Amino acid sequence: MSAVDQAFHGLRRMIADGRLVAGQRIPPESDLCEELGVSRGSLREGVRMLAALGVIEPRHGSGTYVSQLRPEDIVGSLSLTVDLLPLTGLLEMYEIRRVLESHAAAQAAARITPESLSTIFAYMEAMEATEDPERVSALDQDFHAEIARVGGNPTLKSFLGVFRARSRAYQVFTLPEGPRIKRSSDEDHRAIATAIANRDPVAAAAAASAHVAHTERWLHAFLPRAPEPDPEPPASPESLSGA
Amino acid sequence: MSAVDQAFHGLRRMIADGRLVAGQRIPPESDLCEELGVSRGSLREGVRMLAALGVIEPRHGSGTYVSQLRPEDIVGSLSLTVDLLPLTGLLEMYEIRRVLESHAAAQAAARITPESLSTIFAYMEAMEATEDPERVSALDQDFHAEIARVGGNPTLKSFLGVFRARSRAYQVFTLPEGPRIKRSSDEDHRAIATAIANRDPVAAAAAASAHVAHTERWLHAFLPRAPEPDPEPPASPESLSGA
DNA sequence: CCGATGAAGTCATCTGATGACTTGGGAAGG
DNA sequence: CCTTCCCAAGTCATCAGATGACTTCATCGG
Repeated sequence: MSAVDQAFHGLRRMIADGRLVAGQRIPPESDLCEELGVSRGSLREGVRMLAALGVIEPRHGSGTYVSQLRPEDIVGSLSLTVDLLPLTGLLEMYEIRRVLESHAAAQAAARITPESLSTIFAYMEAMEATEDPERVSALDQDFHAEIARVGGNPTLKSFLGVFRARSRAYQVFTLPEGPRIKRSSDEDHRAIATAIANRDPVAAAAAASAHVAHTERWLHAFLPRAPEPDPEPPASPESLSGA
Repeated sequence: MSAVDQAFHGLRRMIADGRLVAGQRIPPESDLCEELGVSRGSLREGVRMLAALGVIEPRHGSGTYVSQLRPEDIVGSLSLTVDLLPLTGLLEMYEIRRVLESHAAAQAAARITPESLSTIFAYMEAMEATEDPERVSALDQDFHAEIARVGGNPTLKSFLGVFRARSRAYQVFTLPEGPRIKRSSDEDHRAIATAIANRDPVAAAAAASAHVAHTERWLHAFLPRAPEPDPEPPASPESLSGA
């Protein structure tokens, strides 16, 4: 076992065993070096690894603290890596996104409040009223984030946010078919919002699933040379019957 | 921006921009230090951060290489952190697990081959025939992994594997109600396997969803003091109709 | 042709020193 | 007594230098 691994797993063990709890300041570097039997350099590399994973947070001048270990934060650390996936890899994750976005929409339909509903409609109508790609992107983010929030699972909201952040980078609205895509996207959003307003989880799930499938198809335009393959039909078995 | 951040984001940028591609060896430490304007120590900390996230892989004596950037590997890096979540946080993720396990089972039902089917039944029957917690855990892992494999999405398989690895740590079969839980689990597995054998995605999804919900309930026994709250009905809207 | 050897390249680790930042207590003033 | 300011201790951040360990590959001898 390398020195860095010793430091990494040693610290990880301390947290797993409950010796260090969420929010607590961990012992200073010099103490940990002695206990774990590694030099400061190796210890710091191990600390950085845990920090990259969102488990601990060094604060200059103050100390290093165990994070709150909230699942939404842990999932959020994926945003640093999802951006690096090749597009083909990203599209492989879209099957997962489709299922989860669908679920979140269904949950939102079941739990929607009047306040959230008007917020959602406001975002949607603002989106319909503009063509500025930048603004559309921002509103799209707000629209879906609010739906995910209403869905009630912060971890799921965070997870879906990671996907959208990556997808936004592609700026599909600047494609030649941009305007057509924009109209189609607007229709999808209205279908989702309407289903939620009707408190119809099944319709909401179906609309969200279709929306993601559309996005997936548009992103194929950015693939090097792949004229819309269709290995994964947008309407999968359980989506057909269940969403 | 700190020196470590400079190193981390500098390297990340090189990969995002395509200057470093999957599988490629990155320049030696000394070159990168000069280019990024940081010392070796800081550079190495940045490298370790990317390594923890599964983006690059240092090899002693040979060099540091960009990983294959497969989404299943990236998702797999979550296994290092999911183990550290408090049980309450883990249970929050179970809503996600339930939806995805359900989806994987449905996909498996649609795509099952005779060979995989007999493998799945073999695992199931072996599980039914033993009471050894260790062996049951291993077979449970194999059973679900094979279903996820047949589902056809490696990323989803990896993601579900992360959850199961954590859940196994709890050894529910050693509880006082262990034998009862074991029988219930056996029944769940048979329901899933039968639905897949019948090529019935809807039934498979429903059975898988129920199975995860059961696991969720059993894990509540390990909570400090929470007598089975039920904020999230096992049969959520779209699960009822859609799965 | 093949295996052993050695040198070069690269990462791994340790040590020591200095700088930057945060924190908390104490002194000064109100 | 309370508030404000300041400083000293504690802690992380960074750099520089040196040595060790491991891999790789070309070279040499059989």
